[in-house]
Amino acid sequence: MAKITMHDGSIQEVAENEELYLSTLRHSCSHVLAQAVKHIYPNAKLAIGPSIADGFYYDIDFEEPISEKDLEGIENEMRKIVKAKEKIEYFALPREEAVKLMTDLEEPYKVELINDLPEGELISFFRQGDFTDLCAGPHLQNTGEVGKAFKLRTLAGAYWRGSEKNKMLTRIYGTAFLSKEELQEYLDRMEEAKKRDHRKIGRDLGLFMFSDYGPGFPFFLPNGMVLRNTLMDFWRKKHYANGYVEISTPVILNKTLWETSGHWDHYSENMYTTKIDEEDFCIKPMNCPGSILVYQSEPRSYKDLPLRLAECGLVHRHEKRGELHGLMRVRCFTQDDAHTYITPDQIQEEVMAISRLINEFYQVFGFEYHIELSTRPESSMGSDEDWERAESALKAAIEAMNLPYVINEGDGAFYGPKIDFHVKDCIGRTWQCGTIQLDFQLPQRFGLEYMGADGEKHQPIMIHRVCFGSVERFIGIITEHFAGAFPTWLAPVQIKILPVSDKFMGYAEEVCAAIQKAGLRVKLDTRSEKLGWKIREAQKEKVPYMLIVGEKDMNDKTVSVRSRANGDEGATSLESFIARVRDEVDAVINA
RNA sequence: GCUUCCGUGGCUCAGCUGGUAGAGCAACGCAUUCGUAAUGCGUAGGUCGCCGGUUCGAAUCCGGCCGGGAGCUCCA
Repeated sequence: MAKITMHDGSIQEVAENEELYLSTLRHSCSHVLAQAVKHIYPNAKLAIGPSIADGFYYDIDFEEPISEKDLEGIENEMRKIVKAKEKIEYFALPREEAVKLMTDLEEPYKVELINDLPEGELISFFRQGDFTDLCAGPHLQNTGEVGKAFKLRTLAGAYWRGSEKNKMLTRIYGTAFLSKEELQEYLDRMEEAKKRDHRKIGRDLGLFMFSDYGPGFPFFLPNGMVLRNTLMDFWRKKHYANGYVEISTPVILNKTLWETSGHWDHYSENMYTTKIDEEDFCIKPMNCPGSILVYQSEPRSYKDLPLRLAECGLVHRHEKRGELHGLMRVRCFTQDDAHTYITPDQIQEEVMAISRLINEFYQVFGFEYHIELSTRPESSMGSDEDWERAESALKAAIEAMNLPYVINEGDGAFYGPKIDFHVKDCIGRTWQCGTIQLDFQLPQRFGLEYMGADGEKHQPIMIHRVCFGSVERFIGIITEHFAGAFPTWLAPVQIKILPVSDKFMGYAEEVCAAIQKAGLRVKLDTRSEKLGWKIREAQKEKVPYMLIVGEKDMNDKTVSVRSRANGDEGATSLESFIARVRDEVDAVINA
């Protein structure tokens, strides 16, 4: 057991394997960091330094810019402080004295923090040697307990109190563990994540590229296109089977449409515009107005509802340069969108049907996921009653399905509340993909209506929803999830034929033709390389199956299978191999 | 957009304090005809992101722009 000092100065015993102990260690580490910084840069102004998921950081306002090279010096100073085993002491002061202390120490950010703390309570501080910091703890008993397994990792900018309007401070990130082994394990994991980076795999496997002529605008290469089309074929099949019809609407439409929809008021900063014959047009950032025009193209009856209009539409959004990131954040992407038009009493059933469809999608990729419900944001349109109605309808649907969820207050779209689906990839990161958004506003703005059974006109409710979210981003996510080793049904090349030598090229060609005829994606390695080399390359290309054909195979009319997963599997007849792979693929796409 | 770092042949990188560029892999050619993760030899390939400045001279120093990375903010 180890001792830690809590917010009120009390001492608590915790086991060293407890989460609380590790986070306390990291927190104390951030103070050692701050102390080291003050030793080297006495005029640096401290902001805040919490512990985080995998380490700690401290936001500091430096007079002179510092660079990553300076981290080494700071880290050395930290090690001195740890070695000194300074006692970490708790004390608390009334507000006025707390403000005076931090004013005397010339820490303006700390003064601001104190002034924002609730009235009446004593303000807690921790002191270690020559360093005193405003802090809620908890902390270790002395700086020696921080140990040796910490490392400063990187330098970054961060806004004071997280607001773009405030000054940017320098954030120093570090990570700390209980043992050097765990630290090394962590660093290795980081290295592994880097290897999975979809930008690297995308280039290595020829999936996609970017050009300086269009930052943030992705190009799909032949292999990436196979992946993408396979994904979309699957998507279409599922949607057609679930009562969706598909439409396609223009990328450029008159600005007045976007004024009616409200996008111009709420979203124009992100919209690309163009002039045609002196009139203003917008490049669509969303598909909904187009869908609405299709809805309006003919009179609708309650018998037509739910009307499910799907559109894999290419949208363009002007994202700020620094926000671009491979396929994960781009300036033009395809939403696997659908807008369903329903009567008010169909909300729950339709939301549940969509949730089931989304669930089906994620299971295919082996994604776990969780749900978040987002409520009315500050900048939004519509009446309180409509929002109230929409939010409770979504809640009712989630609860009826018994799905656990968390609520994000004020995180909804400007036209309505939403449910977001966050998938978890195989190294534990989560990504928002699917979303279901209820919308009373657009039907009202566009005056949508349907003829009810009562012979009266009624206003439909609109649901915006996606399964993949952005097709581009989803491809990025699955690329990292599978580390480029896509399951057979998705792999750009499913089978690669490797002749042992040129002498067997004729037979290899026969095998290749037969596989192609069976509708599988096959490639023949025609180079005069040694077998080991061909295998090495095919393995690097992450091809699920390699077929080695040599003299034995030619004589026996067999193929020698080497799978990505199991290695050498021995010889088998061509027919049975084809049947096996066909079954494997069909199991997914015909499910 | 903000902070910071970076930009050398297709890829990964070397090039110290300024004297007009190198390596490995890939590519191409020749030889090799090979049974489960690297056969040998050879050839070609770069106005060192772009523009301007300092200098007798710049990949190297300075400024601007473009592009990229890590964060922040924003977000699918």
